Amino acid sequence: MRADAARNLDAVLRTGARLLAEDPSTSIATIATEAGVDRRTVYRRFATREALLAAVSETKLDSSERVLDEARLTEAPVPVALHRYVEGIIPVSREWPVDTRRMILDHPTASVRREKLSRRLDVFMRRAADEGFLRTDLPTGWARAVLDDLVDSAAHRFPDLKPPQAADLVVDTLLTGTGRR
Amino acid sequence: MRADAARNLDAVLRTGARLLAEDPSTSIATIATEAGVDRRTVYRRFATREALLAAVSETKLDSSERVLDEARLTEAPVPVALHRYVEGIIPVSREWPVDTRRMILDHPTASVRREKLSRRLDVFMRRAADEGFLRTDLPTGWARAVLDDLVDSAAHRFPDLKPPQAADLVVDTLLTGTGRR
DNA sequence: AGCAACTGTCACAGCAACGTGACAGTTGGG
DNA sequence: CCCAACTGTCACGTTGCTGTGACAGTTGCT
Repeated sequence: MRADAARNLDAVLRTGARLLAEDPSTSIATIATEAGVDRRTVYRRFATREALLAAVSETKLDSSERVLDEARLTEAPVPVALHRYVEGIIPVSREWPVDTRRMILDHPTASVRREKLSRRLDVFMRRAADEGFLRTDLPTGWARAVLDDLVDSAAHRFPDLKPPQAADLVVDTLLTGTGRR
Repeated sequence: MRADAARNLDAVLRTGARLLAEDPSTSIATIATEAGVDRRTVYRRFATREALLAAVSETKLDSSERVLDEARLTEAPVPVALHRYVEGIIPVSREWPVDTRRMILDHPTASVRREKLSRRLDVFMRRAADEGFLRTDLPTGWARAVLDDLVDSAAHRFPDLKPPQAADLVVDTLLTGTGRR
């Protein structure tokens, strides 16, 4: 692929992610224009609208997978892995603000990838519980749900927080809450 | 308004809220069919698609307002008001799962109502902080964001939790987190 | 410099949803 | 029971988005 083509492709994917996050029904034409590219160029790369959505999702999944790998969720000590995961996933969530769940409802391979990532986090949270870092009197999956929420809030409702500070905040809140003791 | 008309209107609003939450671009025809009503009937009540979205939002705002009133956020003791708010807002969030923020982006009056509700909660959270129930070393608005997230998760990711139990869980998590101490 | 890759543009057909008009038929409530 | 309110249906024009064909022009790369 030629350099300019790669640049355009990247612009389309990023712009698409941004606009589709704001409005999931954004037209291809709008995305193309905003990306500084003709509508036709998008269609040359992506046969259909679905293909574009899938490509955006897959790109986000690529980044997410890398973060999970580098966090070493199964080997590193729980607090270290947790902190590293959050610090890594927050920029990903900001660069690719789309909800991959809705985006690829009927796209088998991408959905499977998404599921696998989710499972890895579930396993990690179970390990955290087993090793005594989490309360055991809460519903299964609750801590995981809270983690997802905190990451999302830190990423998008507090866009000025740098990833390391955001990670501190998320981990601290997850473990000890926001109440004064 | 005749009784059957009221029933139909209610069905359209509720069905609309449900389908639009799943897919914000659901067509009027789909909503009508699913509500057991002809497409034309919807158009008789709502001049435009926007009007329907606005009506759904306003209905949700009505319920939310009632919950805020009954929680007595400015008078009742903080823990009582907080618990009562969460217990009341969870059924509302389940019955009207739409995101009013996205739904009424350019609808002045509804947006203003939404803002006012949000402010009331902000004020309450500030009181909670002033009275020593919340940590003061966290970014402004963080506890509020966490509260919103927890309510949302309890309402939709744990649909089997009864409102009182959900409220216990949310308040407990908000104040003391999910970590073992 | 020159080839291959890439892009912009005019044009077109198809489709799905929106919103409206008119009218006959049904249903609720006094 | 009967009027008024309400609904379903056939039909229609409009709009905006999707996806494609062909072709001339530009740009990266060797």
